[in-house]
Amino acid sequence: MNENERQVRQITPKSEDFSKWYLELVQKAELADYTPMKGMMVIRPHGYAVWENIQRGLDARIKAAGHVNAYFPLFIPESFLKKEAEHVQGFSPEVAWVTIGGQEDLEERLAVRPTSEAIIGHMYAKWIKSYRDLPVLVNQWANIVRWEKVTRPFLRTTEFLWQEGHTCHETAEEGEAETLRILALYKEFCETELAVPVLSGRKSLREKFAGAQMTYAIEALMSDGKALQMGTSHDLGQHFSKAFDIKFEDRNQKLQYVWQTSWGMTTRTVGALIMVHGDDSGLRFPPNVAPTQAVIVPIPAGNWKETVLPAARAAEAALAAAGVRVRLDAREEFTPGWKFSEYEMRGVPLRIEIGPRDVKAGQAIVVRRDTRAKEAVPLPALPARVPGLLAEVQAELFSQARAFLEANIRDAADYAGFKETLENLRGFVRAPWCGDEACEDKIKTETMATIRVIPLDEAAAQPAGPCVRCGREGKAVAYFARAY
RNA sequence: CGGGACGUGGCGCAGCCUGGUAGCGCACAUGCUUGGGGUGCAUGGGGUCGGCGGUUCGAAUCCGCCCGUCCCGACCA
Repeated sequence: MNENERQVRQITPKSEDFSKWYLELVQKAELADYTPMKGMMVIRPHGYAVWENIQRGLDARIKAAGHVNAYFPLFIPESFLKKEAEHVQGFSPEVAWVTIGGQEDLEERLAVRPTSEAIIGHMYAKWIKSYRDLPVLVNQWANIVRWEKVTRPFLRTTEFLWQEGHTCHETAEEGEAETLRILALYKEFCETELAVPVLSGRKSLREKFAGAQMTYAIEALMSDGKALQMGTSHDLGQHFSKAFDIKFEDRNQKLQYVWQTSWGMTTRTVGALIMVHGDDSGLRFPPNVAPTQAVIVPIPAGNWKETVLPAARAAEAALAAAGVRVRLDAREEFTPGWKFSEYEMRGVPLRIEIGPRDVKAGQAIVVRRDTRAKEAVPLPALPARVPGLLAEVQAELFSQARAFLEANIRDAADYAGFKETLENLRGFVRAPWCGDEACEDKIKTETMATIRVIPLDEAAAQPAGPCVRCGREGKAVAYFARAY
């Protein structure tokens, strides 16, 4: 195969150039495309279908946990954004502003929301009067704009889609419990639906959300060894309620500020799916969020339109009735071999081949995308067998990703080993930390690694020795990694 | 935002150094053929060379500015 053929027919191998592989895959699998505006991408139908499936699974969980959806404005008056000092300081470098409406200059410029705490805080102050109004458990699905300097499809774009939850509670304890409940929800969602295992814990103060009292996060490991934040949950304490004057009369008839949380997951998770599960042949979508779960490829030979095609149509109908997202590709302009490669690249979990030989034998050949294992399944048994196979693929992808994560969590014996591991092996390095931000900064400068999470579990967070950087007393165990 | 590279039909590239108005492979269209791992053959359509300006009789080619993309950093979901 010459260079030209290679470039047309397949993507750059993952092991050869991970970054190039990722970017090519995003385009060739038609997940997203660039636009004339810097850093702004189109999420194409195939990519958006994944996001819709993510939304469906996440939205169901958020609602099951008692939340309701609402929608707040795209614009936020500058004065609102400025009310919480740390918040505005953290976000101002990346806010886009509207200064003109129609022909007229605005008296006050409007921020295109980089996050919605400010506008939502303002409205909550209006709505909340009594402890009887609490808790407020609201979520919104929205688009966000952050004027990033460096962008990459799905992982960092100027505009992105997310859900942001904003809750208010009577007590600090309730607020903290909500923050942790969402953190656990995110972890369960990622692992169950995305088949992406995550580490969860709290962030260091350096890494926390601008305006939060404490930030918690889940972190996944991409197959190039870099970490990616999959979701965050913030305990806002009373920072915003004091800034926006969100007060309620408590059970003792005293005025108090509410305790708040906010939390979000974004379209970045689509990027994680690509980077965690993809291989040299392309995407490998977990069945639970795959736009198409099974594709039927008829083998056109002889009088296939009278034999194979009806069998394929019947299989399609039976699988659809069984709740499988199935597609029959009976196009004649592409050969079976071409379709095999195409659907592998696009990440379809199962391929179902039906040819003249199969029709005679009353069966179909089912091929798994994850293992490429082939299995002959009697045609009438497809609706029963395919869901089971999809579940197996889902489980296998998670199992592979978890094995990779576990194999790439290492303990550092000393600082030399710490640097060595981050430089050559990547992954997470678990090490005792003194808790000093100066130490954290030095580590970042020297190794490009940041603290991704500090485990919440008491035992897991117990440092085994002195700080890996300064040798002073270890106050916590932290997971360090280079991150996206 | 710093350091580096790149921008030529949809994709991947050649041409640029040594100016003379574009070429290859794939994709696309039509026909036949083939079909269980990107079938084979034939015919055909499509670009004015990222944008703007300059030098020149003449610019894809030389010069300047701008825009965009990628890589390595700083910042961030």
